[in-house]
Amino acid sequence: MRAAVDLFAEQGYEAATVQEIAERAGLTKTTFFRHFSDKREVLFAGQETHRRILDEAIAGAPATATPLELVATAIDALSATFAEDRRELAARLRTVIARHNELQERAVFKRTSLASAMTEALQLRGVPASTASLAADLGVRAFHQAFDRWAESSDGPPLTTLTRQALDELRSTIATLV
Amino acid sequence: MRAAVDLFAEQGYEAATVQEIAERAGLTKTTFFRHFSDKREVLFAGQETHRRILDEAIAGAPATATPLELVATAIDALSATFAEDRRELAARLRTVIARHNELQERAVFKRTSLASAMTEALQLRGVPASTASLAADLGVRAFHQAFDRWAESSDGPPLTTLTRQALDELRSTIATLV
DNA sequence: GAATTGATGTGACTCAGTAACATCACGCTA
DNA sequence: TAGCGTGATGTTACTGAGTCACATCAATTC
Repeated sequence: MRAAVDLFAEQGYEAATVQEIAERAGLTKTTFFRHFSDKREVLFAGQETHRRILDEAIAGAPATATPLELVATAIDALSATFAEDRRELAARLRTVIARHNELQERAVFKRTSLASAMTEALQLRGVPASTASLAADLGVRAFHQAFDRWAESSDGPPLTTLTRQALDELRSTIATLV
Repeated sequence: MRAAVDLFAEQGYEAATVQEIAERAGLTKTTFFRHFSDKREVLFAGQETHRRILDEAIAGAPATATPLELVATAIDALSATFAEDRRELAARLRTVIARHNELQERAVFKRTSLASAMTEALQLRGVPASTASLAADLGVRAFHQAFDRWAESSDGPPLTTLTRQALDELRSTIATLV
């Protein structure tokens, strides 16, 4: 993955071939595709882990929690897995993705998948489908916003702080909307 | 596009080659790619038109409109462009997309693009960025939900009715969330 | 020390997507 | 009417993503 981010940053996404990426990592094209289902996926691996974290956090939350509290717990748990030493890589990743439509497409899709996962988990906790889906979307949106801010500056507050902030902001924005 | 939908429905998305699609339409592969930037795009063309409709509706709404009213106007205008005779094709399209991840990915991306377009248009009307983005998302979500219902049954209410319903439902769901 | 297993390499293949050049149908003008 | 330009299409050849069958190799196990 580091090889890919570097090459994409140097030459652009299209110009870098899978073979080059694999070679820089000391492997071959075939092995690359054994680990990543396609060229873009190398930047987005680990999705199943995120899904599981969200799932478990929601399943394990206190019975009295409201939907938004469940969501807050979930993205809190997810944020906690991003240690400070991943910040720089995250920033480079963000830059590369921002430059290429195909990568943004995958990024958006991954976000949607996370939202679906949360929606399901919320429904298992008895939250009605429409509420669950909206709450999940808000959560993913908050996380994404916070993640961006986190990656942007190398010495700002930790991700968990930003995530909670973002969710609070969203909550108050919503209030002005209705 | 009809050739593509048919072939995808018959053989699945991966199994149908671009050459086959083009041939069924009485053309060649090269010509296909002159009209659609890639294989998936054949199912999603017309996006720029939708974008323009949303833009114009928002720009042309009365000065007193609230953000959600602006959004309602926009998706109303968009819905009005879907005549009843497109219902059946829409339904087949939906089925094909539902069966293939790659197509869902593109679909999600297109939805996000529409949301961005609306967000920009709302900001031009003075709506603050965070509010605009949330409102736009709600609009796209309402439209998508309505579109699904519309395509599902061949003799239900027209799309515009469903769109307005969906947006109303969303609004009340939000209220329960805060 | 042979057998098993999992990860990797090799080579050949299909198909998406690009590019250069040729052709054809058309409307316009001399 | 002949000739010209233009836009859409066809032809051919190419690159690179992604798949597949088969070979290799190292570590583990019995």
